[in-house]
Amino acid sequence: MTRSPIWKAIADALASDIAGGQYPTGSKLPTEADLSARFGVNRHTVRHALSDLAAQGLVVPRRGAGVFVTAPATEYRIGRRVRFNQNIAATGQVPSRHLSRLETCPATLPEAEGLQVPAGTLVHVVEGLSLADGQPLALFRSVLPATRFPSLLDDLARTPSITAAMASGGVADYTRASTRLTARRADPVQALHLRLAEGAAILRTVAVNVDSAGVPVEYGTTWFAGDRVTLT
Amino acid sequence: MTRSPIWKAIADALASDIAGGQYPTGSKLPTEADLSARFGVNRHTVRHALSDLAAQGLVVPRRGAGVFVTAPATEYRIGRRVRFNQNIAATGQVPSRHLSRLETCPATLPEAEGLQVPAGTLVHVVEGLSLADGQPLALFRSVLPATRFPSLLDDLARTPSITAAMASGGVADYTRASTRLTARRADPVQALHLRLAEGAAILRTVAVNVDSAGVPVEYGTTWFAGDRVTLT
DNA sequence: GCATACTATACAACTATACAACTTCTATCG
DNA sequence: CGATAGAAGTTGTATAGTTGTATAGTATGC
Repeated sequence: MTRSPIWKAIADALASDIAGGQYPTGSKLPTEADLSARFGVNRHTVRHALSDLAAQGLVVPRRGAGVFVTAPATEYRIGRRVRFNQNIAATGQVPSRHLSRLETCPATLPEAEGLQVPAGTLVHVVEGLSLADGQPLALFRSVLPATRFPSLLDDLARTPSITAAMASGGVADYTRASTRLTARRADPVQALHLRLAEGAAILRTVAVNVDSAGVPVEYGTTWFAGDRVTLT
Repeated sequence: MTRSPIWKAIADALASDIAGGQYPTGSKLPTEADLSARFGVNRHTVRHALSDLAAQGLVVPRRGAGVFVTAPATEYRIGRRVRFNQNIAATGQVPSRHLSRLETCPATLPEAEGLQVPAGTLVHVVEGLSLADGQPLALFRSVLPATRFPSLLDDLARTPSITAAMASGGVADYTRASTRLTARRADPVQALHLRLAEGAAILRTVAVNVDSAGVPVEYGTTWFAGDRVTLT
């Protein structure tokens, strides 16, 4: 009679280790091979325990890298405000950003249409990850005309705030001219960045921001992790 | 097994970037290190994706230099009256030429046969590279009888057009008398010049051009980058 | 017999790190 | 001014480690 299967006992032991601070948030657990040696069981039994912890949201495995302790999942409310940092800070969370792509290249057709420039015009492409309390919240992709913001990439290399970089480019204020909102399924790369399961639901917003004269200055797309945010 | 491996998703993303014109033909992709940061994966995973693109013929890597986008297939007509510049210009691309060898030396046996002159007759040997929109398209080697075109090398030193040089030598018009077409694999030197992967497919044409009286005036060999042209 | 829990083995996919080979740029020297 | 040497940057290759998945086998209890 297996009232308490071995894998469940192992999962409980690891969970209490995590709760006790033995494995802090963000740290890597011992490898499956190490754990199977420590508990004297087969690797698959350890994997069963780990997948249970992953289902609880306590850990996140990354193939080839290891199993990592996650921050406790909380929901973030995103409101009407246009500025991401203000939005998060207003809820008492610590916002941060990580830029993964800074390039200047010809605009694609939809980008050119959104910015109302000829196709193939040089634009800055900025991609990155927005986090709240270190937890990935959203992927973003921002496209801006290169001629209007000559030093944008340099500015962004110093501080990853698009608003600040646009301000130093002479656009002190901008407003959202249009927004489209659709639900999608995460592709493998997005899932990797947002630490979601492949195919998980994500919310995509496509927005065009204009300066005070009504001229488009930014074509932005944002993908939110669907189960971590509530848009209001 | 994951339905869509990460490397495949990355390859697709880059391929669509190339197709969308974000990375134009001949341009250099971001470095593998940059791409691995952008996609949040290890460099080897990016390399896997890039090697997939290279197998498709979309990009060509050059050690120490970068990964370059290759030209889309350009159509090349082969007929009795073939002029390289006209052919390329007809497709809307800008033709250019680069000569790498201008010499006068005794004819080899096949050359002498092709030109119907005694073996060892002095001939001009012209070798070089043909480009379309700056992208290497073909290597060529042209052999012409020296006695018939005394000033050919001087003319070519000024303008790299064989047709023009032959015209100033008194041959206003010429037509193709025979063509042989074979498929080869690029050797390292050819691959370097044509910016192909070593061993890539190469189309070799061997042609004999004759003047209006039917006398052979040029024995030409051309090696086309197999995946950049479609011969019709 | 049959389902459950665990074991055993193998391979695929991705990560991490290091170094070799090659290109490109730059500064220095003559 | 030109040539050379060196540094920095980029792709190529090798090795080892880690998680993901598939298949098959062995007890055990019902």
